[in-house]
Amino acid sequence: MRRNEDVALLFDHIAELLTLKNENPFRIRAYQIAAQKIRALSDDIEEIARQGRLDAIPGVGKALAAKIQEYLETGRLQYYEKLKQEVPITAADLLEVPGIGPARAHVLYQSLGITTIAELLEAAREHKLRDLPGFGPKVEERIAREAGRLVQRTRRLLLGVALPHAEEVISLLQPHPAVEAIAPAGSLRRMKETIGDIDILVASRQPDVIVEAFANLSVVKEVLATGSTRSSILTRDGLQVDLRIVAPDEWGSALLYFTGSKEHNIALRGLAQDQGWKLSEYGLFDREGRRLAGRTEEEIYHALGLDWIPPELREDRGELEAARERRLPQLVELDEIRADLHVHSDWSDGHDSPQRIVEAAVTRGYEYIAFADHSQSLTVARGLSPQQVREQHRLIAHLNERYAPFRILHGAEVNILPDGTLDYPDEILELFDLVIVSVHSALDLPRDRMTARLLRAIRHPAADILGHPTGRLLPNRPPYDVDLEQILRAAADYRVAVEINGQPDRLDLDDVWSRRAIELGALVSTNSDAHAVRQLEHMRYAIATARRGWVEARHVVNTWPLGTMLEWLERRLPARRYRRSSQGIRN
DNA sequence: GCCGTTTTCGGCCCGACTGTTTTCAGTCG
Repeated sequence: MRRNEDVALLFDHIAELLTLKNENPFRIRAYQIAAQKIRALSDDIEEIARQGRLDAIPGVGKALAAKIQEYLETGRLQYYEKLKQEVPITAADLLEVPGIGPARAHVLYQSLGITTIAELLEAAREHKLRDLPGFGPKVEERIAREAGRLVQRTRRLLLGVALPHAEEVISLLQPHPAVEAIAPAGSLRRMKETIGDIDILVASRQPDVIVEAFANLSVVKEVLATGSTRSSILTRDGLQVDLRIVAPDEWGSALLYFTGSKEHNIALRGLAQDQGWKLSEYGLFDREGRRLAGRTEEEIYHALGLDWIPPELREDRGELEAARERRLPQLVELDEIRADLHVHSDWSDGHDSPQRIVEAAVTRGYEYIAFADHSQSLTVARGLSPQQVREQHRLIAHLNERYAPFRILHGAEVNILPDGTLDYPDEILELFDLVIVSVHSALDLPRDRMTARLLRAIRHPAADILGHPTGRLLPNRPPYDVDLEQILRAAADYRVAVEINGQPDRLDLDDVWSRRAIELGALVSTNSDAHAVRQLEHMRYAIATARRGWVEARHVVNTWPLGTMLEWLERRLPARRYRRSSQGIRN
């Protein structure tokens, strides 16, 4: 799996360099499409190359197949090396500046030798741009402004930050009598892990009234821009929200269009085109210009011979083919979740008492829960000593009497030590009903040692769930170096579930690896990793990530009824079965 | 550079907007 991403990245870079050379845009697109298709492959590209089937990959023809072959065999690509000498790869940054596309970037590099945003900013301020072909005073001014903003750019928002804000704005605007429909759009509706802009779409016959109402919402700090059917505001929390208003008749086509992804839309338009039809944000039209669909998304998908595709899947990663063949996944839903298996209490680094957490879990409609406080070596998080574990065990038995039939499982988030052993002796590990094994230290081990470390932990008979399997923290801490493919295979073999952790800065596994996990037959567990009652809410982000990974309820252990869960927990530790009968728990 | 019940050339997603132009190219979403 690892080289797939290398090849995809190589093609993305080639596309950027060709863009800067102002090459044929369709040739550039060919590289971009190939990169995307290679990313979406579930098979190892090296294996495909060995079988001589590279040109069977959609978007890869003879020329690209040869380039992939050369790159895989030699680790280099002559064509790319040559391109890099013609145009420095840093110049690709210029394309990020709004107002600069292929043509202007090319002119900037060719005539002024500009290759960085800093150089661009300087040149704009010295008025060196206005006389270039295709530029003028207005463009120069805009570039200076946008480049300046980019230099001190605010990062993309985490889904867990953007979504609550969007929902607040929507809840304020929704009751307005002129609003006929309202929904988030863009990457937010697709539930991507990070969001560029918060986009909200409204259907209304009175756009001017909506624009006015939007500007006067209580959360608005500043109106940034306004027009007849659109408006941008800055909220008191400093987030930008863009609103667009469309006619109710065009709601479906507009929602489809503004939800994206761009790649999904392009593919969809291709399907329309195959019929001689035309799809735009205004609707689906036949060759005489008659409107075939547009009021709802369902109408449009159906007219194109497709099942309606949930927004989380709209990335052109095979969802269109699946929709045509009526084999879209039945994506897991939040209300199918019966338990949260990863919750911290104030015994370790959580903020709330076990009682409060249990009551909140009952309120959320869960049937059971597992506490997963930290283990002894994680002193910064007040990890529990063996003595405390025994005390907690007694407390949980007591809570189970009090809250029956709600069931509290005594779990733990046990550190995987650098050598792959677990952070408690076996007699303590056997006390737990459920054990999450996680890495919290020595994150920079070399790949082979990190892989061996995780494999050893998975093989331990007490291990039930591999917690946040890659250790990444958005946006700054990358995943640790590990052969995840091998880890997921082992997890499938030992029936250890891999976690989809719902903390907004983790979402770990991510969508792509979640999909790979279920392809390999692994079970997953969606968890909040809550450190306070309020954060039980993070389950929704775990579910969103799972859905983006094509995960169905049958893959998710915490959709299971308690009885099934207990059977699974007993699979390698019969001691747990003994405990179930001694506590008089029935299914 | 890819692709093909409009197959080996001539297409390749669509429409709006802006500013630079003198009829339209470039950019964006």
